[in-house]
Amino acid sequence: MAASIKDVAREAGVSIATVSRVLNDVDVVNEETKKRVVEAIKKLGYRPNIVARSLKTQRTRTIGIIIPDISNQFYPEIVRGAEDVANIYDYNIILCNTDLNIEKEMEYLKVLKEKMVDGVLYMSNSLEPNILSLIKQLQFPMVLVESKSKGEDIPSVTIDNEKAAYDGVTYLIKKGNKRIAYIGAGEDIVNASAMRYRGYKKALEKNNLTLDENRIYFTSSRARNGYKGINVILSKTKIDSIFCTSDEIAVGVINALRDNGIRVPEDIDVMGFNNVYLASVFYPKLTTISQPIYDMGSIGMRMLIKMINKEKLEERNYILPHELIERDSCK
Amino acid sequence: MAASIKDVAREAGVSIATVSRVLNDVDVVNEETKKRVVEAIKKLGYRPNIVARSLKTQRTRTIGIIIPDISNQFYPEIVRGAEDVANIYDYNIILCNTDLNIEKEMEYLKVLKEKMVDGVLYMSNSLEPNILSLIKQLQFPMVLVESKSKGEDIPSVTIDNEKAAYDGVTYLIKKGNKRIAYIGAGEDIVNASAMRYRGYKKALEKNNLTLDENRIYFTSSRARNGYKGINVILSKTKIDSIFCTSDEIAVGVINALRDNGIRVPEDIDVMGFNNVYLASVFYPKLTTISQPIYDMGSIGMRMLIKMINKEKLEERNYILPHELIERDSCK
DNA sequence: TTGTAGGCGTTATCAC
DNA sequence: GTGATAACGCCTACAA
Repeated sequence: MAASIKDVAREAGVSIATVSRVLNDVDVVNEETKKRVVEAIKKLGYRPNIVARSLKTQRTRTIGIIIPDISNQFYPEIVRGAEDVANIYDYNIILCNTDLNIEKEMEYLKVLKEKMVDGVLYMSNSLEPNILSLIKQLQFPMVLVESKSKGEDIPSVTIDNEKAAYDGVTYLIKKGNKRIAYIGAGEDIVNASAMRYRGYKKALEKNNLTLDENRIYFTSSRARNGYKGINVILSKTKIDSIFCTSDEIAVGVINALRDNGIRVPEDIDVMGFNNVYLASVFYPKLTTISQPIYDMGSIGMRMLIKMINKEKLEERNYILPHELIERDSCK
Repeated sequence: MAASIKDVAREAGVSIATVSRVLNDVDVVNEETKKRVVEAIKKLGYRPNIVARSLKTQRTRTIGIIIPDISNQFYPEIVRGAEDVANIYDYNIILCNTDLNIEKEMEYLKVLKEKMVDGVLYMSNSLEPNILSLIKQLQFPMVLVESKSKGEDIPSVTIDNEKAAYDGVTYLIKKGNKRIAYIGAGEDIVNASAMRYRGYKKALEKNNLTLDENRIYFTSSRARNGYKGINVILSKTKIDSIFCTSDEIAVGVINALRDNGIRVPEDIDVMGFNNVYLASVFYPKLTTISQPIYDMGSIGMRMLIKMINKEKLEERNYILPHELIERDSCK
C-alpha cells in the first residue's frame, strides 16, 4: 500500500492534523515543522488519496461528459474544448458514450451520481420526460451542450440553429438557386438539428419559393445517408442545389453526384453544416455553416465549473455565433 | 445530502451491515428482511456512494486513458473501443489529452494515481526514462497501445509497423513504381511510426532500389504537412509515387498535387496509413494500410481489466494484423 | 441470520 | 502552533 498521511506524520514526528495543514496550506504552521513535513512527504513519495479526500469534502474534482459517440466527427473537438478548461481548473473528465440510447443515458447518469462527479456536461437530442425527472432527482450541476431544455431551464450552450440554416439557404438562393433540396434531420426529432429544417422552410417561404416534398430527405448524419438520399431525390425530381445538415452528409452527396457524372459546384451547389475538419480537406472544400465546436465545449465547461462553485452565471443560455464559410462546393 | 446506507437501515429497521449485504448480494439474508431493505432502498431513492466504497475496497472501477489528442482523427476510435469494453465490465474512463507533452503526461499519471484509478491505458510516443521510472514508482496495471516499451516489459497492443510499411511500399513497387517518396515520421522519433520508415527502407533495399534523400520528408501527421512536404520534394526531384505514414498526410499530398495539375492515381500513386474514416470518403478514396483501430482500444482494455483482476495474460505483447486496403489512390 | 465495531485516508473542529 | 478525534459512507471480520 502506498504511504498515507499517517506515515508522513510518523516520519516527520508530527500529528496527521499538521500534515493535513501543510498539504492544504491552511492555518498557520511553523516554518520549521512545515519543512520537516515537506521533507517527509518527499522522502516517502507520498501522494494524498483523493478518494478519501472526496469522501470528506464531498467533491471529487471530476466531471462527467455524456456524448452520443466520440467516434463521430463532431464530438472529439467539443470534448477537447471541455477537457482543456477542466484541466485548467484541476478537474478530470469521465467520458460516456451513449449512442443516444436512452437506457444508456440513464445508466450513466446514475453511475456518475454514484461516483459523485461534481457536475455533468450533457449532449443528447432527446430530453424526454424520464430523463428529465431523473436529472431533477439526481440533482447535479449540469449544462447542456448543443441542445436546450424546454421547461426545466437547464443552462445550455448552443448556436441559433434555425437562423444558421436560414442563412445558409438564403445564401444558396442569392446564388440564383431555386430548387433547393434538403437532406438531414427531420422535424420529428426533438433536437438542435430539427431547428435547421425550420430555418430551411422559412428561407424558402421568405423568398417565395415553394416547398417540394420530393426534394426533402430526412436522415441521420452519416455520409452514406447523404449518398443514398441524393439518389432518391434525383430519381424523383430536378434540383439545382442541396442544403445538408452535416458535412458528412454533404460529403456523401458529393460523392454520389460525382458517381452520376454531375459536377460540384458547376452543375449543383452543395452546402454542409458544422465545419468539421473533413470539410476543409475534402475535395472540393466544403462551403458550410461553421459552429464554434471547440468553444461550445470550453464555454460549457466554464459554465459548469461556475455552477459547481455556486457562482452566478451571467447568461444561462449561451447562443454562440455561427458563420458561413465560403469555400468551393458552391458557385 | 442524498440518502446513505444508514438511512436505508433505519427505514428498513435493520443494521447497516444487513443493507450492505443485500447491496452486494453477499452472505445469506433472510428473504423477508431482504425485501424490506429493497423496498427501503427504492423508497428513499438510495444509491450507494461509490467513493466511500472505493476507499474501503481500494478499487474505483475507473480507468485512466492517456492519449495525445482526442481531436486527432485516430484516437476517437481507440477510445470508443476501449470505453465499450470498459462499460461491459462496469468500468468508467477518465480521459486525458497530453499533446505528447511529457510534463502533462507525468502530471496526469500522478493525478490518476491520486484518484486511485484501477489501471491506465497509455498512448504516447516517447517512453523516456523519467516517465518510465514514474510509472514504475506509481505501480499501476498499465497497457500500452500503439507503442511498446523496450526494457520494462509493459504489456502492449500494436501492429507490426515495420512489416506494414514494408508491405505498402512493396505494393507500390509491384505496381511498377521506382521513385517512391516518403512523407511522415522520422526515425529519430522513438515510436511506432518510426518503424514505418524502416519498413520503407527495407522494401527499397529488397528490390534493389536506391534510397534518395531528396524523396524523403520527415514531418508529423497533419494534412498541411503533407501539402508542404510534397511541394518540397517536387521542387528537388521527380517521383512516381508516395508512401505516407498517415491518411491525413496523404490527403494533404493529394490536394497539393491537384493544385499542381498532377492527377492521382493517373500520374502519381499515393498511399496512406491507418485507414481512418476520412480515407473512405475522400476523393479519390485512399488506398491505405489499415490498422484495426477500434480493436486496439478494445483489446487493450480487455488486457488491462484482466491485469486488474490478476488474471494471467495469454499474450503480453499483442501484434494485431494490418491489411492493405486497395482503393482509388493507386493505379 | 443479523448486529457491532473497526478501519479505509482525509478534513476540520475542538481543545491544549 | 499543534494534537486528538469525530466524521465522510461503506465493507467486513467477529460476535451474538
